[in-house]
Amino acid sequence: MDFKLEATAPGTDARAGLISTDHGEIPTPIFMPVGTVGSVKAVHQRELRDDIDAKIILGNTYHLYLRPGMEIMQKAGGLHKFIGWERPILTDSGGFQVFSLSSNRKLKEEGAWFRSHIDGSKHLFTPEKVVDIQRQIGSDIMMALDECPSGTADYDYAKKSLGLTLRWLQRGWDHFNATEPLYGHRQAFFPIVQGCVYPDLRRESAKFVRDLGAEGNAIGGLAVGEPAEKMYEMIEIVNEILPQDRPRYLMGVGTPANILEAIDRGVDMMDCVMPTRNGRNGMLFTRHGIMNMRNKKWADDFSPLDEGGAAWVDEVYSRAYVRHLFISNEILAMQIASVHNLAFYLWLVRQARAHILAGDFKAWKEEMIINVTRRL
RNA sequence: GGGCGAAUACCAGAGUGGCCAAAUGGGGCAGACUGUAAAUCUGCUGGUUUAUACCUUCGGUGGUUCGAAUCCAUCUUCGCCCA
Repeated sequence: MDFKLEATAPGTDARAGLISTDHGEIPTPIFMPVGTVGSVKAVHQRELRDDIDAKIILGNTYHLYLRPGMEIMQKAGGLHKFIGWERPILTDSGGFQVFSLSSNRKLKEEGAWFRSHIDGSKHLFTPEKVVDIQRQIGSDIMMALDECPSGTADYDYAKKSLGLTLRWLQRGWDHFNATEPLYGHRQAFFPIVQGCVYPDLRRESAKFVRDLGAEGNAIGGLAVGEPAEKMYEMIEIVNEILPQDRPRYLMGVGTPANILEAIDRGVDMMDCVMPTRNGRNGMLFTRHGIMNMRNKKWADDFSPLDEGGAAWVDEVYSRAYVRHLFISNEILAMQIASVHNLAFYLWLVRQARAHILAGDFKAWKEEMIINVTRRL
């Protein structure tokens, strides 16, 4: 993987760059749709490629390891071939599941013990094993195993947790360097900055991550219950330390406004389930604001879903029809909403990139944030 | 013409003397969702309201009772059966 920094917007830390992988190039800043189990829910690969123009998507180590399992994954020749996706893939390590499945796991120095949410069976995820699994998956970018504490964790817990994460990062990094890709294409390994909302822990963590010297670096443990302002503050602190010449990936973020603020602070890559999950639940993000498609106000609004929007579904389907589909619990509602939201998110980062290159990102961002946070 | 059964909130449907403004499901209205155990979850859904409060309500009317959606009489409507 290579990264070329192309421009920084005046008055901000916003950057435009280009990541190159063996599965293609990724202009940054970029938003990455989440496809946890090898599927961006409700979206065909063709829509993802041609309509949404996703440059890279996510998969998840924990989920793919449990099902279909690594035997099938290797027989398939890796995740790209298995799911029919030729562009880059990034896999999360299962670190987030340490957080989201906290009632089903136990943390030890050696790693994280999970009880499968599918059948209750026990599994141990170590920093090394998670690298091995991601070798078997064949993702272009693999993530280190970390502990992602809640945004409300107290200082003592955060400090202790960070200690464990740093030891895990070192082990994961060492194991990554001691192993080889299985399918003939290059793989990168991103360590993850933690430290909750505590500046000194974030700095310590960022320095440790910087000194590993990986091809890219991630910021984790944000948007997990802390106020958005705290998140922005932590991003600023961390990005002062993380190297300029490597991409920075803010994990799991976020709303359109979060994304613009993160880009403004020097973040290059982001992912979030929000466009797909909230889309399936009836929420549409647009350039003009947020629409809850179940609301009655759309019942007789026969205007296009989002006139002039980034997706073909925006012109073809009316608001009244999409509301009807949601109220009727039709699968098509979720498909339309997912395509729309993802197309909007990708449009948003393309616009951000264009304005960074044009030099007027700051003004554009301020105006766009007002627009995208409005409730329609 | 005779017999039997049924009528409950927007719909369906429990309840068969007090703990009933009335279960449950659907529908309706709104909210939540941030490295996906999520096509999920939460709240509200007779009125006035701060309310564990009061008022109105279970086909109509009239009774019995301290007290009725629940018991009795009668009427209306619907369904089924027999002629």
